[in-house]
Amino acid sequence: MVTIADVARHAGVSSSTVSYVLSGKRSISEETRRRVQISVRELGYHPHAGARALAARRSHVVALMVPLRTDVYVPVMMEIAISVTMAARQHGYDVLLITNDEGPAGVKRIAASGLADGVILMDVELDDERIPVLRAQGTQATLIGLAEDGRGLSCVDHDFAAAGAVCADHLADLGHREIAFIGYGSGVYHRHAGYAERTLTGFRDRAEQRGLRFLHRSCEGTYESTAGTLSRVLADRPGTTGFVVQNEGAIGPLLTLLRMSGRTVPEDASVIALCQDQLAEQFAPRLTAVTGSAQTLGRVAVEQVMRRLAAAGGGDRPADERVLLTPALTIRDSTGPAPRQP
Amino acid sequence: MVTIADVARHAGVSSSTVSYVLSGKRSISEETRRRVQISVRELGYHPHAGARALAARRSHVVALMVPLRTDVYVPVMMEIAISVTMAARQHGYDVLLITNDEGPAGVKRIAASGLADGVILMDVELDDERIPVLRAQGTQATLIGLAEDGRGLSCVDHDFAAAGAVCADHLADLGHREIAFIGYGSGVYHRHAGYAERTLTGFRDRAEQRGLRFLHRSCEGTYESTAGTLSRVLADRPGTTGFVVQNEGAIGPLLTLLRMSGRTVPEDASVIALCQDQLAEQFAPRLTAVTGSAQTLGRVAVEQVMRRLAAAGGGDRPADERVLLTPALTIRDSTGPAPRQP
DNA sequence: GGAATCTGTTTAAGCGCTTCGACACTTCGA
DNA sequence: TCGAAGTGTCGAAGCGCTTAAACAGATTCC
Repeated sequence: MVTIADVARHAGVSSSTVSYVLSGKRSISEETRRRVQISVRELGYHPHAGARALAARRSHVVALMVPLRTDVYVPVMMEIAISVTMAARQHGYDVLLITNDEGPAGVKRIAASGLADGVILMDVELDDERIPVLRAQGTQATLIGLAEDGRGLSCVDHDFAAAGAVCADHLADLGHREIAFIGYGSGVYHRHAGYAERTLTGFRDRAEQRGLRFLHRSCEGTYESTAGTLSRVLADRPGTTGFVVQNEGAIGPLLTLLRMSGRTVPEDASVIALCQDQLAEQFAPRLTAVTGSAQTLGRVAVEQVMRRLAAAGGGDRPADERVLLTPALTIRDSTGPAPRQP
Repeated sequence: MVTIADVARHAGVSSSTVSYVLSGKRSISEETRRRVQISVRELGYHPHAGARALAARRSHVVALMVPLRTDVYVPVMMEIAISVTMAARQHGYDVLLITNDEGPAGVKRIAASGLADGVILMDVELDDERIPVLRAQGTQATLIGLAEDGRGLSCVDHDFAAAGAVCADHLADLGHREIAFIGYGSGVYHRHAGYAERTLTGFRDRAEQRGLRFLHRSCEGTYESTAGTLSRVLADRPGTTGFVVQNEGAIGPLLTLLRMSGRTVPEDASVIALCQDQLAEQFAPRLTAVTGSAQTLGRVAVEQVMRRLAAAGGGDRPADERVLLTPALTIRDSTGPAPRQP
């Protein structure tokens, strides 16, 4: 193993000088800096992470706590995890993966052991048990999602309410008057998952404002479930011409079922999805969709933690940021003007 | 912060005694052990990870290098990542997430800095640049996938060849004689992704053995691409009655297109998918599928690294394991006897 | 009965790094 | 010309832990 002492010897300086060259915390002459940098490169030196964490009381690691659930669209979680990792690297940080099943004890373990300097929490519940632990430990944290009491934390999320509202607006603008909102399975609503409730609320408020009649139906995302949901919708409200789909699993079945029921998209029925663009592009017709960027979400979360860490390191009280990312509407081929009344 | 010295003082012993109680590396009287354990609990002590790594030359972290690509089915990656994390925890290890874009330099960084004791590599290419780095650093590693030269490493993967063969067998058993294999996009084959090639080879060999006529077509997984692929297949081989689908994105479109072409599944055409059970259950009809367990894959990878680490720690040369997990065929409603010749 | 052995505990030496304070030297202002 | 201020480097302490070696006391054996 190559140590800082090896580099110092090779460059003919003391090890503290090497440390200062690497950290930039003291001015170093151009010539010394260069010599040290050459030695670092030639010897392939990487500082020992543990030693650094011990001496500097900073591990340069952030923990990312991911949910085990699979009722949320999993690729999005992965995309967030990857963008968090890449963004963290840009700040010289690495990412430790923790699963949600460790719960508050896991958060405590990571914070108390100094394994991570900061924590990013996904799948946050409104009244999450991990938050008090974080506060007690004085660990810098960012939530992806919103919590009831966000004091001492930053958070970032998609503006799901705005996403719901955009769906209502788009369909209203096209002249649709009766809309069905195909949501997630009922379990998701029962545990008060923020994203599901906020989307629905945003949609509902705007729909009422725009004078739309609408129906919300939960749906598990299988073919059978979607078939059941659709037939109930059409029985209850035969005049329905607009569909908002939040459950990704229901999209394919819904398109198939509409076709089978003799409805052409978008001539007879318009479908707008709340999903990633990549997915929206896969269907025929390509779907009009409202999308938030998972990448941005991850990046912003990292930046928030980094700002908190910088403030705390500089002796300041970190600011509690609260960011909602505005989703984008991409109009494709699955929405069109409402059909004339038959 | 609570240190080992605090615990020692609280329990009225020396700090080395605390250390030995925690590690179990020396015999300790029952009474002392209990006192120490109580103190640990009361003070909420967690050893400082950096200090431990520094002194013991073990970080108790494994790095997991994940691909950025999204042409592979992403939920599977996430499932592997989660099962790796949970399995590692059972061994007292944490998981550091590294993205593939860091390449060989990333592996070197992690190994040289002592951030991780072992590495698990996903999305391994046959002749992967990271492998020599791993060997040079003497880092214990496991591949998820197979490499050309696996000396000094363990590896684990699904037995894709067997999966391909099972598909051929199942369709042959049902009396199908003309089969189409709908693969991944051509990019996947061009970069010689092991899973794609091995599945195809396994299928091809068994198909020839069983006297099947077959066609392999690559497919991007969008509706358009699937439509193009299917129409070419039906033009070239109108007698095709069996379909093997590897690209998850193509499944939905394929089912829709078959229905639109007047073919009923499974009466007129049988479809067998290479995908997760969860996905297979979502379609109508529910799909016969050949599935490997992503969870097992992650767990085995962790166990392999742990065995290597234990051997290396005990001064032995770790054994290079090479495990292929046998996939399972689940027969559902999308395959049936070949139709009588028209 | 005293040496040899075993058991349970402590002492102390690091592990590789950061960082404070000291130091040597240069530059500047009065 | 001298003291003050600034610049670049070094020495050494110490971060919290592990572990080899030493040690004290109880047991065993010849």
